[in-house]
Amino acid sequence: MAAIGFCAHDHTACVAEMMAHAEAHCAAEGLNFTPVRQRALEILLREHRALGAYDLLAQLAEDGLGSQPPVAYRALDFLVKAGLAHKIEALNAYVACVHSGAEHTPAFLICRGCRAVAEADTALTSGRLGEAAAAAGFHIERTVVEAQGLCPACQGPAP
Amino acid sequence: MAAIGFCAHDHTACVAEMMAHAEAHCAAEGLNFTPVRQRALEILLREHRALGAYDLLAQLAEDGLGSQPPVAYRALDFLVKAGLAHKIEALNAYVACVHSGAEHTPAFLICRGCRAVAEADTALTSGRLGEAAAAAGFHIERTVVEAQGLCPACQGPAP
DNA sequence: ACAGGGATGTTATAACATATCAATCCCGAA
DNA sequence: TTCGGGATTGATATGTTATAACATCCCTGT
Ligand SMILES: [Zn+2]
Ligand SMILES: [Zn+2]
Ligand SMILES: [Zn+2]
Ligand SMILES: [Zn+2]
Repeated sequence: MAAIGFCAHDHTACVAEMMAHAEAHCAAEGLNFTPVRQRALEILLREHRALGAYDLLAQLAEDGLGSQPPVAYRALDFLVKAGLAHKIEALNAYVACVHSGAEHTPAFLICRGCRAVAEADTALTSGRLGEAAAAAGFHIERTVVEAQGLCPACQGPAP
Repeated sequence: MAAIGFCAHDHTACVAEMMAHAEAHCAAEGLNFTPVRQRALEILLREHRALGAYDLLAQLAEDGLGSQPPVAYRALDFLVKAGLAHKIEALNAYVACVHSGAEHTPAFLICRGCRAVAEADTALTSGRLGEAAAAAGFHIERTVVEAQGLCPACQGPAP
């Protein structure tokens, strides 16, 4: 399981690889991976952290790529629908996906200190909850699994 | 597992019982279960549905119990901290707890049709995710597990 | 009476998100 | 070429959710 975001890694390569995957994915799906959308994904990828829509917007604005909220929300909407990013409901914030467009139902470990986000998969978790849902006749379409706490880096310094 | 909220039940008794439990719980814990807080819980209990803070506020206002946002948020804050209600992060809304103050980590089944909410327990789910967290050195403090979909009642009528 | 704490009243504002319409661009059909 | 439709972006305004800050009230112990 990937604890990317908490582990040190060659992040420049990490970003480049993710961007390449994203580009390929969009090409394959016939999606229009425009400059604003590319930049938005780059910004999210740059940090393995949850970014608010307005944080993203501020960074886009620095590049002259829009300054009104809809710009950010439209880009995020595209990325989320394309499976290139996820919304962290508990923070009303967004994070780049580390599984490059593959179909999956993510689970997150979210640090309340630095907002770093690690993405795992919920197959089993969702199966568990799935039993309960089936018993109730409930049809699950989407699951949100978010664990909040402290990452290794934030456990030492700040008590 | 309780699929209360999706099953028919004697709801008047259900509310009365929950209110009694809440009162007892607050008394035992030395918590100040004031009229506004009682009314807020009653309003949440009346429906086994997620209510927005401003929906709650509107209903409180009808009873002359406050008309500014902080009134609702303070009541909700109290109820959540006391374990008498939960926040549904995926909806930015709130629901009464059906486990009357007992220590627990809830998981929810949320209908996108009628916003009905069923509350289950997540012990195993959390254990699963717990392994991943442990492997990453992540310390979990709180988990959000929310499955969205359609409840039995909303599956028939609306295709 | 007085101080301190908890609860509430009130005003203002921050933070997150969407509706709506105009302008632009691209591409294929006529 | 010219036209029209679809997708994207620009811009304005507004809606929704949440909190900061400070005043007031009430109770309680000294
Ligand atoms: Zn990286
Ligand atoms: Zn951290
Ligand atoms: Zn009931
Ligand atoms: Zn329903």
